[in-house]
Amino acid sequence: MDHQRGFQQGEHQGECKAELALKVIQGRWSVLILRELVDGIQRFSDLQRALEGVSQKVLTAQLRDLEADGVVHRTIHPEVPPRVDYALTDLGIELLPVLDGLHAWGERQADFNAASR
Amino acid sequence: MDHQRGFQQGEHQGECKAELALKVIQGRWSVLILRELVDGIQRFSDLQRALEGVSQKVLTAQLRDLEADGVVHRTIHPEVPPRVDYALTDLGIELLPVLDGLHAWGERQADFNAASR
DNA sequence: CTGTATCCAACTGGATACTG
DNA sequence: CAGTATCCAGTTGGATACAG
Repeated sequence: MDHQRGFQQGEHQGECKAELALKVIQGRWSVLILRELVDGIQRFSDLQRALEGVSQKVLTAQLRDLEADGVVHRTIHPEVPPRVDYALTDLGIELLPVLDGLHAWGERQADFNAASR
Repeated sequence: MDHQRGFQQGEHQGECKAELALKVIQGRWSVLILRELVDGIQRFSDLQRALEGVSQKVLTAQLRDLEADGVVHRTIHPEVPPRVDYALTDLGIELLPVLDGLHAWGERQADFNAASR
């Protein structure tokens, strides 16, 4: 085995940056939001339409969390009616390959699930 | 932007394998358990000692989940007193690079957190 | 249009005690 | 040693109504 770097580092004292990353994308809609934003800037209402089933309160909360984590940028246009749009930050863009990795592994895991029936 | 493959695929209809992968490693202790198992087979009591703060009930539950997800293998030795040990499956080993990716991104995210104070 | 404010049900994890 | 069984508190997300 040669995975001697990365999340296994240190004395296994509980502190692990992989967990930090997980906290960021743990939300029920976080990954889905990020996926929508890959296509570019989206307005609040665009996201709400794309993410069928999300309520205003929850969508707002998840976007605020992602913003606080530096993954998403929020722009308020001072107009009437108000317009707000969301975009990935550089940090958010750097997250995309990681999500690709999760996705790829998820496909293999799905195969396992299918096989174990 | 050239991230046109992976978790962004499809018509964004909500079904996403990255979320499936996340479900597997979402547990409070899942990543920590996996990290312990990188070093090789571990007994239940080894894990409980390494993961300071986990209760028997919760550790059992998380291990059962990881086993059901095909990430961990459980071996019962029919002895008295009982001995049970846990190891990564092939699928579990394939998860390690993904966790490395999360870890690496987590470090950059930590930098952001540090900078935004 | 883009939120906030309440209330609430479900789920997760923790404390503790007991068992084969 | 390696669990199970209860009970319980905190958090998350959803339904709904209201507001700038």
